[in-house]
Amino acid sequence: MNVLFAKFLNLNPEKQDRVLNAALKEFAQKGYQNASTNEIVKEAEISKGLLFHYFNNKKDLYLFLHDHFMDIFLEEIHAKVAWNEKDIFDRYRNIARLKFELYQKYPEMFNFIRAVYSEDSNDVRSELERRKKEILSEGYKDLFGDVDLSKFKEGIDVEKTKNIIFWTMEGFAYRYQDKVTDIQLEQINIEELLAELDMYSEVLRQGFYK
Amino acid sequence: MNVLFAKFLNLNPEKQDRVLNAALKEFAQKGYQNASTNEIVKEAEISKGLLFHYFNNKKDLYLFLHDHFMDIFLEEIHAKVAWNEKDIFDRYRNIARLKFELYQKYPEMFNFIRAVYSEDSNDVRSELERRKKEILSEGYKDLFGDVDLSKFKEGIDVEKTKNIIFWTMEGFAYRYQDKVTDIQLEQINIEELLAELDMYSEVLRQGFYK
DNA sequence: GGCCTATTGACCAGGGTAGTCAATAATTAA
DNA sequence: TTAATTATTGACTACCCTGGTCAATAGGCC
Repeated sequence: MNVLFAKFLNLNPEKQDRVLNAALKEFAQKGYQNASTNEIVKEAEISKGLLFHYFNNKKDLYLFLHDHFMDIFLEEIHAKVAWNEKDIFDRYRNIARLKFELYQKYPEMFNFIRAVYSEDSNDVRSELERRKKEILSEGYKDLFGDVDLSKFKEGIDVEKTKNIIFWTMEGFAYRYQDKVTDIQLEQINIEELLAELDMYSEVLRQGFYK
Repeated sequence: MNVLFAKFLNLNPEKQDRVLNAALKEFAQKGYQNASTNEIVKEAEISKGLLFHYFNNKKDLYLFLHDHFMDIFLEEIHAKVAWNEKDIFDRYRNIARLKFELYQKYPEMFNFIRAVYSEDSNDVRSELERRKKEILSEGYKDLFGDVDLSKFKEGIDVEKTKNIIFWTMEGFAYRYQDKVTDIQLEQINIEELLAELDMYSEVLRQGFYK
């Protein structure tokens, strides 16, 4: 158990998530410098003192969030992506399901991660630099490195086709982000979304597969 | 001539652009509330008083930026998009060139426009609401409404295919944003980018056209 | 009861805020 | 040339919000 943040990690999960989501949202929207701890405690419905009791200071809170959610993301990827499946669309389907599930629990998580990657505050940049390297090289690197290329049409530009598929998946996920949290019928909703994603995969398959 | 902002609009263009780019950047990055007029004047290298001499107050400056760049964007679209050209890829090519050119002159313009659409400050939201409606319904509406659908393969899901093309164009533009301003050989650079975009169009044509 | 931890929120010094205004510089008019 | 007008400066203000502290309280456990 991470002894540094043990006090926080021992909280009941509901309260933990309230704090995490509040902090995620504030940092994602405003970046490190402009994020306000006052806003975080208001949104999380805890007192000012308690936040600093858990996390010591703003910087430690920010870096904890970074590490915590990188861990969660990588763990999910390793656990739920079927690595024996070499079809690029099935691979993406796994990732999409995983992202939608995480998005339901932590709606600002991916916005936070994106914000981290363009964070330019001197207070945290060097510290982030150190941590990012390990993570990138470790887990996310070749999500698609071992994909079955023999399924593509002969003569096609495979790299560009992979980019087109990537942008389609990103575009789809981005456009339907809100739908995931809006409706409460969570599980059903995800399946519907994946069914629509499958239709996009089908269009792409017909265009680019043999 | 817009009499309200005549003092600003009569400035020499170089100084005007310095101010515009500084304001665009600050508002795009931080949103209306957290944007700092102090930062804007520092970046624009003008005095504090002068900014308020031109624009009266922060709110007026923000709304001026909105109107000004919406105007620029719509004018460019009407002037430089070849409306007689019904091929969707040629249509996108026109738009891409136009966006790259604008991006060179006002690097934060599209980030600003995107930020406007998710602005939630009460100080400006209602005012924005009024203005956005006109603009959307007027100009950008059917950029692709009259595109030649007969070129697509029989039996293909045209709506989804159009989305795939859209996401590819967006994804490409986003990935190569930085390249446009980095290098100084502007004109050549744009042509190179468009040539690469053409290669993506070619992949998509081969996949989705008859 | 006593002990320990969880939790509160008033409080602080410091810094940033939008906006002002008297003073100066530059330009134009006569 | 001078006078009038306009462009430009930046020190200044009153106010608000900041990250962080700490003495006080509440609650749970022995």
